[in-house]
Amino acid sequence: MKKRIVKLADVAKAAKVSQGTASNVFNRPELVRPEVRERVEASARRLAYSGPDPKGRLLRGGKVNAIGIVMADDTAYFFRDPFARMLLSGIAEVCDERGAGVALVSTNRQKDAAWRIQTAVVDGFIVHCLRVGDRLISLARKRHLPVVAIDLDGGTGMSSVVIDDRQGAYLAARHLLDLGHRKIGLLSLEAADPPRPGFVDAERLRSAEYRTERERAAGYSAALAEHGIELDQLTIMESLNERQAGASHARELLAARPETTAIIAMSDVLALAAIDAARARGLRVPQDLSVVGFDDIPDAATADPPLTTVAQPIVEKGRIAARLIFEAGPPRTETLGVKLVERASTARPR
Amino acid sequence: MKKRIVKLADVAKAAKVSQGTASNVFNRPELVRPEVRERVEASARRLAYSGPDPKGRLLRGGKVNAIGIVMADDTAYFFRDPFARMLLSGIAEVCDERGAGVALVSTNRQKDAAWRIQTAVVDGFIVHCLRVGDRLISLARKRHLPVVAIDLDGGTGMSSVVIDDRQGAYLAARHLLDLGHRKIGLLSLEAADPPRPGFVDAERLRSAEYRTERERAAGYSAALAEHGIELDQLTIMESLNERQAGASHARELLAARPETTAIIAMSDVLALAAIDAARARGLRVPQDLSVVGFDDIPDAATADPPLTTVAQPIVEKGRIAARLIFEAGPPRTETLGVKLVERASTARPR
DNA sequence: GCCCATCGTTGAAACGTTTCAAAATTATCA
DNA sequence: TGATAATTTTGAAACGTTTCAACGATGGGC
Repeated sequence: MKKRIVKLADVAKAAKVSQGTASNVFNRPELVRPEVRERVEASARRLAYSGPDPKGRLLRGGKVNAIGIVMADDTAYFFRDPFARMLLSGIAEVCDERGAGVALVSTNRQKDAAWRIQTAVVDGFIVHCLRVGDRLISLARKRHLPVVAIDLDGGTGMSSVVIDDRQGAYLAARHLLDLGHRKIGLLSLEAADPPRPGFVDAERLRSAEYRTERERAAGYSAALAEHGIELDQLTIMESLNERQAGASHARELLAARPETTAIIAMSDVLALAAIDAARARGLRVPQDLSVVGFDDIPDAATADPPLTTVAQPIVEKGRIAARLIFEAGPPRTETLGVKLVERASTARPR
Repeated sequence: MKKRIVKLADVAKAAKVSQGTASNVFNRPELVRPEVRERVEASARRLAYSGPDPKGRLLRGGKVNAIGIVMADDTAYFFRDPFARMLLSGIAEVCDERGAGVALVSTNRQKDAAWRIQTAVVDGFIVHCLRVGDRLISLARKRHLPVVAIDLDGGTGMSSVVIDDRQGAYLAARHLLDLGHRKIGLLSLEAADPPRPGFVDAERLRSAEYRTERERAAGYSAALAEHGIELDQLTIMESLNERQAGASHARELLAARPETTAIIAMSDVLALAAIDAARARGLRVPQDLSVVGFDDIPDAATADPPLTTVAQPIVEKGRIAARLIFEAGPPRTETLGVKLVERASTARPR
């Protein structure tokens, strides 16, 4: 019992019209005489025709009408991580406007990452990831589709949207220094592949594989320099960007350097984790420990205490990335500004 | 300057092999002699071939390797709503296991909803939505692809996953009644299309278009009956499932019925909104007003006060829906259990 | 040196649609 | 009524791949 699939040609034959006319019935009904149209529709119903199969249309027509979002994590990360969610909201907004769909392309498993990108049925890619970004981008570019990188310099000939990471880092560090902090811990995102969670030296940051970390290293250094301090004098801890992992690393940092009076976290998730860790050690924030974050996710404002952080326009970043895909003009890099939002997680050291 | 796209045939010709062999180089390299393979790869590089185009492969082969998630909202809702996010996490988890992609199909704009579903390039659909669920489901089923409905009875011949809404509603109502509440307000989700935000009568709920509301009406009635009360004696307010909208409706309810001592909300989002509204009126929760929610989203536990609510296994629901798509066995309906989680938003009336 | 098995390669046939120039039909006007 | 214009319909050519039966070459065993 092989089940034959009903195709447009069958419907056309049954209605005694050419395939071209049958096609028009479904796509430009106004072009075909009502009488004929009804005959074709009747045949379609009788044969239980599923409607023109997108697979066929696709091959002929070209546009899929969907863009793929590539991240170096499992698909659930798209919904779990607050930063990713805001980014995606921005992207989704613009896609809705343009009537385009969104496909989530996860590449957590190195082995089939390439396959996933090569076979994704999309008209373009937005790539956001620290880890292995270069690899994913070059994979995506091989498809000869528009590609936009977020927070990554994609290389020549492609668009990207980034924030002024250097300035953001500078602001965060200067804020703590101005308050009088000198014993500062740095809770860093992953700086290169493979990740090296745990204590790392300043050099790893300065020559980081990823733009974000490199730029921020420069920003921190600039602020520190104004006070005659070297980046190497900070205690630097690299961590996965998850609350649990961050908290455990922050605990380790505080245990190793109990004299620390302030922590600079490279993301709000890590900053909140640092607050968790402080609390676990019986430290009050900000009286005993100041914490400054990065991103300004929604939770930052409602956290206890509300987080002082470097705000970046995450949703807008998503919107711009999506527009860059659709506009398909000459490649360009958009750099978005950041600003320090002072809330209650920082204070003068005691 | 028309730019010709390099296709497999071009590569084959350049390497002086048949197209079949060229295809094998990319898909089953082990079948072709290393020497030939290299020649083909060299040609591909020289011509800047993008690799086999998924569009072509798709038409020939069949499987897209992605499933579509249909909701009756804008795409950003997938990332904004906590319930949707958990559901999606569950779905995403299973898709990752199976190496399948996820496509988001939003159908907020009625006019192109049909088009979106008809042209989505996917192997199956998971449909979750209250509004116009039937219409979307029938559209999806026309594609002759596997379709799984969530929280909807999809009709004969298709799978669906639901929770025991009746029991959940019963538990919520009985909890408040047992505490001694009699003046109860009901903050309801939309019961039919078109939505009718504002005060509605019990009949709208009992004969609701959507399964969820119908079932819950039965559950509330059962609990109330045990105390000799009719559903009609509650004040019922229908609202959009968003925090802002809910808060304003809850305020209206409390203003119209200041004697209210408890609110049953049909979702945690609405319950949190009710707490906002109570606070705005200077009422303390739970001393002056008890609030019970539904869903047990993560925020419920950390809210102030922590929310008493009916917990449903949202992530698991997503997982099961996804498995039903992939397993493609005979259609069946999975019903998941619920349980009451007592926290601090409910107490005896004063 | 011949026959067989094995391994690589070929060529052509799908896959299901849309598009577009040209042909056929119908309407319009003098 | 005939010529012309407008509207519908047709037929065939893409679109870019994978698959598979069949064919050729190579090497082993006798």
